Amino acid sequence: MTLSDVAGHAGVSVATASKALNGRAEVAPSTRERVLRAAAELSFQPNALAAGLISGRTRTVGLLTDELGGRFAMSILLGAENALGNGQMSVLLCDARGDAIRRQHYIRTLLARQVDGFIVVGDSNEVSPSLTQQIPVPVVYAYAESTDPRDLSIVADDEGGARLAAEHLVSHGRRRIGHITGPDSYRAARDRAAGLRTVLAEAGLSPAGDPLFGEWSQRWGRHAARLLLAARPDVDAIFCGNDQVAAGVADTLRDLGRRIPDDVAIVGYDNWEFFAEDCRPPLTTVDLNLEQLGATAVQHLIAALDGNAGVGVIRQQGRLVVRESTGPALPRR
Amino acid sequence: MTLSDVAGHAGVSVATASKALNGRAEVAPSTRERVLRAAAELSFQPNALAAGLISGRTRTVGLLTDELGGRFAMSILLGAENALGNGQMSVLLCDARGDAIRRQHYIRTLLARQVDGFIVVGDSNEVSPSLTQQIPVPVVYAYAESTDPRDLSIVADDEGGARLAAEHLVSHGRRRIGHITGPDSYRAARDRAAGLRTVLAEAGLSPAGDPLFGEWSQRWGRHAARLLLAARPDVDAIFCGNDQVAAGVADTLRDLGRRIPDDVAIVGYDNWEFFAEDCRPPLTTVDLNLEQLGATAVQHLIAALDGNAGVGVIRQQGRLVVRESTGPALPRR
DNA sequence: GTGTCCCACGAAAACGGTTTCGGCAAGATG
DNA sequence: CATCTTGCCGAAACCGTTTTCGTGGGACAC
Repeated sequence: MTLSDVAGHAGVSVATASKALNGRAEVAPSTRERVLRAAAELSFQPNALAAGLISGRTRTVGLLTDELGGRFAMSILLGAENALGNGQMSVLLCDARGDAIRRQHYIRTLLARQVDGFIVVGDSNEVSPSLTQQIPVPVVYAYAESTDPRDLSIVADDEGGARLAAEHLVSHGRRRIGHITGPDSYRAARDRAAGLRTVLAEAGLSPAGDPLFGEWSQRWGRHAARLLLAARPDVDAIFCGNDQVAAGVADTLRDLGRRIPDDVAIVGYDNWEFFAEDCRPPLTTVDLNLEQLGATAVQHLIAALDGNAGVGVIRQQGRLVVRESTGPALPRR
Repeated sequence: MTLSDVAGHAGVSVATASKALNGRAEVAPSTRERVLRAAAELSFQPNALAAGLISGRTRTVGLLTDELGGRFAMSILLGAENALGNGQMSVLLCDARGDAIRRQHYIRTLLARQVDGFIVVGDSNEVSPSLTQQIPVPVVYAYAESTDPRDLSIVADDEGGARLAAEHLVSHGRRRIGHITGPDSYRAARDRAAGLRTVLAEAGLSPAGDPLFGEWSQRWGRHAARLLLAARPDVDAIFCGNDQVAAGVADTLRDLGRRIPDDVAIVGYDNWEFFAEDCRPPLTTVDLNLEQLGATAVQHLIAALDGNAGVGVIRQQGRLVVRESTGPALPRR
């Protein structure tokens, strides 16, 4: 099932067969047709390896992740895989599991396989060490920001997403807005808090208490909601750092007899549909657009392969998904 | 950075360099050392493509999935990727998204890339059409059962997992056990119901009502729990078809003032930790061992590559994870 | 009829490795 | 000293494809 078989079957040389199959101009239409027919009859599979070996492009990229099992890598991978497939490229997947030795090993492996480029997927939108010096092919960082500003990083715009959420609450007449979120060791938590703060300042509102930093769990949401309600019983909206926290907050509000959204509106973050849609009531939340982020990373990688490498940090915008937990706008009082 | 560079630098022929780097016997230790040193100095990366091209093994397998975004594919992928990495192999990832045309396209692509074998990952442990005729290399089906009994399929043992759960409840003194689960169009739902039925029959118990088939959601769990409690107020345990349903059931029980596990014990299924651990109380549940399933698939694929192809259906056992929702054994009455 | 041009095609080189095979030298054996 | 064995090494073939370049012939103009 090699090219010479096809050539023999079609009565031409391998050179001609190669040109015919690759759509090059210097071959007569009748001959081309004969070759194509022969290839079809023999169900010939061109050997992409040899092709890549010669032309230098394997049409393969390595995707290096730290925590594939996490919540976010999956969606990015999905978007990237799709975008690559559309560009007739394939993805070699490697999960370093946060282990530097594994990462080194995988970088070597992927380079040995002659990948055309790398996508390094982070797990928390944080700053992460640049690997570019060790890698002689283009690299794009996704959901992570490389320490080296000469690298290209695509990150989620947490601050912008938080502004979407906050503006939604403010425009719906909420005035006393609390914030319950994850650990302040996470940049995502800090950025989201900052986005909220900015919007409140612009609207001339003061936040209902300091942001409550804790952990990214339903349990913390339940606990923190009690704290917040005790300190600020008049709170009329809670912006939560993610959907799990929001689900916990909703639990507590229900337990304490507050109606959602009538008394208190809730906004989550991440649009993790299992939580957001199944929450009581379904959560208004911010979608990170991670699939799009993966696709964007691929686009820029392909551009880099063509010699148009980008530089700096690109922020992928989020998208507000409105469900019932914020309800209609309150009447002006 | 090619082999001839290394050879030149070491003052030997490419042939000798090749043998030295590949650890073949017919090269003097001193020469080998010289070559290795040269390779290190030039930081030579052997070109795995050319190697594969010649020896016929690319040490790459294609992983074809239908629904990568789903709950289950991820874990299987994780286990498979890890097992392949340990065997110095890499995985090319393709997500057909349930589209037959995409699937065909990806099969062609993967074959063109000369993968050594395929792992076809299903999304629901169901029977799924055999692709083996179109694929001239070994294929293993994971979390799906091929229609062709001559293929090798690795599936989750849903009936066995349900037995684990049911035996746990029975041995803890529960006697009136209800079942709320997903659509009966899912084999997983039917198998799990069957496992429960078997155990109850063996223990001489009759089920608390017919299994309630619905959907795999928290919402359905909440609704069905009301139905079940209305029909069988004396129920003392509910085995749920998955953890989302269980979380919904727990919601309703709490709303109706039943204590978990004192009045009613709950067992879930899937060990989806976000739900199971964050539930009130944390859920006893059955872990599908999907990572192990992925690893098992890889093992069998590697065996098939060595000419020891297996046949038939292998059931991957589940594992009971005991948390608080089933509590200690009830005192005998 | 002759000269020119262009087009289709094929021979051959290249790519980066592995593998086969032959040769050479050193040591063992008679 | 002659012969045989053994161990190392390199020349060359090979893999399947692309690409370059040369060639032959047909078409067209004059």
